[in-house]
Amino acid sequence: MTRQHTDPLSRSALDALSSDLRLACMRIARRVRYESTSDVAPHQMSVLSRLEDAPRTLRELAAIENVSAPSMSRTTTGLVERGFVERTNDPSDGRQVILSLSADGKRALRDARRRRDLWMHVRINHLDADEQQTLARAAEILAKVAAE
Amino acid sequence: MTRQHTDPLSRSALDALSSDLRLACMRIARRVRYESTSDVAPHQMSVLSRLEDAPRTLRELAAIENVSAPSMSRTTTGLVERGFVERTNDPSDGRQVILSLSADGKRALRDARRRRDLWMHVRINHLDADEQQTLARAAEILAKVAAE
DNA sequence: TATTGTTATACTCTATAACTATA
DNA sequence: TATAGTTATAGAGTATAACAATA
Repeated sequence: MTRQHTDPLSRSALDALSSDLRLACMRIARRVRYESTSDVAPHQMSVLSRLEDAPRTLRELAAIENVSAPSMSRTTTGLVERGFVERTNDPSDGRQVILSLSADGKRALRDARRRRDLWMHVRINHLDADEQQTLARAAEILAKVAAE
Repeated sequence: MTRQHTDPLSRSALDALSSDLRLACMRIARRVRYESTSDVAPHQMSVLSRLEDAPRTLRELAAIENVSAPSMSRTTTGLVERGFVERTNDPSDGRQVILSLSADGKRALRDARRRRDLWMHVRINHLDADEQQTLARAAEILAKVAAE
């Protein structure tokens, strides 16, 4: 790919881009959430994905998710009852509880992601090759922006 | 700008792009929502932006927002009490109520958007010109995707 | 005494069912 | 009788305060 000189965006173009891009991302997020409904609620899904990285104690989960300990207690109780999360006692500290993802939990997580990705896949499939290439480059930049 | 031939994305590249782009949009949406907090709750903001286009009856708003009439009644009552929305009787049908955006409502909407756009603006400002140009093209495509 | 997690209680947003007023 | 909107009541999810068990 030949690299060409690109002029920086004007102040007003930057304003418009911020607004347009922000709106598009929020609309897409809303539609993905709305149209790929799951029997696992969003806050439950979020906990499952946190447990995917590593088992956690309740306090850790509450802190990561910016939620109170009682709320997280309720959320994880529900997930344990549904078999998506396993609760084991910490052998080294009797106060703590280790929460981890069960096989069913991993499956639920994978299925939910598949449904969400499908929504986007269908729409990207309808774009032409140029547009797809632009989005491929944009996806990297947006990932950087989101992680910042 | 010279237009070049671009190859279509492979099946696996499309899969990865769907997933990456979906995730990036959802993360950005979450961070914008989380970091540009407002005293107007999200469901209230949403109603304000609906009323920006045109005044609406309660049933219309409920249908547009996919919410029950009693829920919308509560939401709009709150907005009327805060002076963001005006409630007038429909002269031609005594059962109906016309809800419209007040000057304060318009201001609240504008301020909230400004805060949200600012989040994105700061981040886009840090990108180089090439990346900005790519996002400018991507924004159009994403808007199309979101509207589809 | 400090910390982990749960229970008690309350507030918000959601819903459905019952009600009032108007067509 | 049907429709627009409100009120009554209940179900999630959130929070803070009070509690039990453990360190």
